[in-house]
Amino acid sequence: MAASVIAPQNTATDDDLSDLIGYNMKRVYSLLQTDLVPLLAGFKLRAVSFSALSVIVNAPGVNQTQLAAALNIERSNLVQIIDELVSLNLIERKPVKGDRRRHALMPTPEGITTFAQAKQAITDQEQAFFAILTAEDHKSLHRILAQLRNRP
Amino acid sequence: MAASVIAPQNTATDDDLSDLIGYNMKRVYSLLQTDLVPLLAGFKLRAVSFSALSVIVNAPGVNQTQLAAALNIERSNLVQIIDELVSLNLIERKPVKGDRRRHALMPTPEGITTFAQAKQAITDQEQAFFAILTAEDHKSLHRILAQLRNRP
DNA sequence: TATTGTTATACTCTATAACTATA
DNA sequence: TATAGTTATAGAGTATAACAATA
Repeated sequence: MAASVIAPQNTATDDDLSDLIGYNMKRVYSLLQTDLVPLLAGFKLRAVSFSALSVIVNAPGVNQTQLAAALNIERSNLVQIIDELVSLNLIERKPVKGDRRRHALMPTPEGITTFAQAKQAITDQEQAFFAILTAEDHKSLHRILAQLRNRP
Repeated sequence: MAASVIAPQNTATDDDLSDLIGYNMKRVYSLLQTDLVPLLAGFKLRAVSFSALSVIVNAPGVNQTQLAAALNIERSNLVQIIDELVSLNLIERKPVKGDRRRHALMPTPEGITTFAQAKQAITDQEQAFFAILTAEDHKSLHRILAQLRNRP
């Protein structure tokens, strides 16, 4: 059959993909990222460095292997993230008693306050983002995602 | 103050980050991707090429600018995706009547059946993934994500 | 031998600018 | 002048392998 000439299509949507939860989640996550990236940039942080700072503030003395496991990222990729946080004076690498291979990652006072401020800012931004939901749907979304993320 | 030696921390979690819906969503989406990528690889597809195929099957004759807008991706990045689908014989670039700049993207018969099979496989996989939820929570998650993704 | 942190590297995804051909 | 498709390229993000120091 020879190549035919086609009349132009004037509508195109991704409606069929909306049947898939994963696709909807991708699009929503992308919207969230669009807000989050400039917010964290105001603290000179990226999403991944904010996450690392969170773990370090909540578990002072954690080492890089533990941190990589908690965040589900590669140890090798963590090196640069830790370097960033150190150069921002938000954390320090300290020697560990009894094992000279490890670094104990300790938040600085500035790291503790910066983390608190950034987390509050993200929380406020999420409140605004999810304000189109009913209070019940907002809570349900949080609960359901937490349940899925902690699946056995 | 001199650098002190720190006792090792034996626990480290991301519990504090679980307060944030965005972080939970990232982790859940990552789990979904882990399942999706090998599934689509069985069809020689990536997530983005599957998405493009979906729009083309549902709007035959769509051009690349329309498709990029529907998927929220750059036209420039779409070129390779279209090339992939063409080389898999799932779609064709056809001339458009009245505008020689545009390509009408048409699914082949193989493209139509491959899309149907891939979509069914993803749907089945999502059913399994979300089976730990109650039927009501499963529906709520879908509805809430669709609502957020279509926000004004 | 195994573990910790590190380096180097490659691969994917995405964003931007500039080009061509057509309108 | 503007639009559609394309090319080239650069920047993230991420994954893998291999290494030195230490256990």
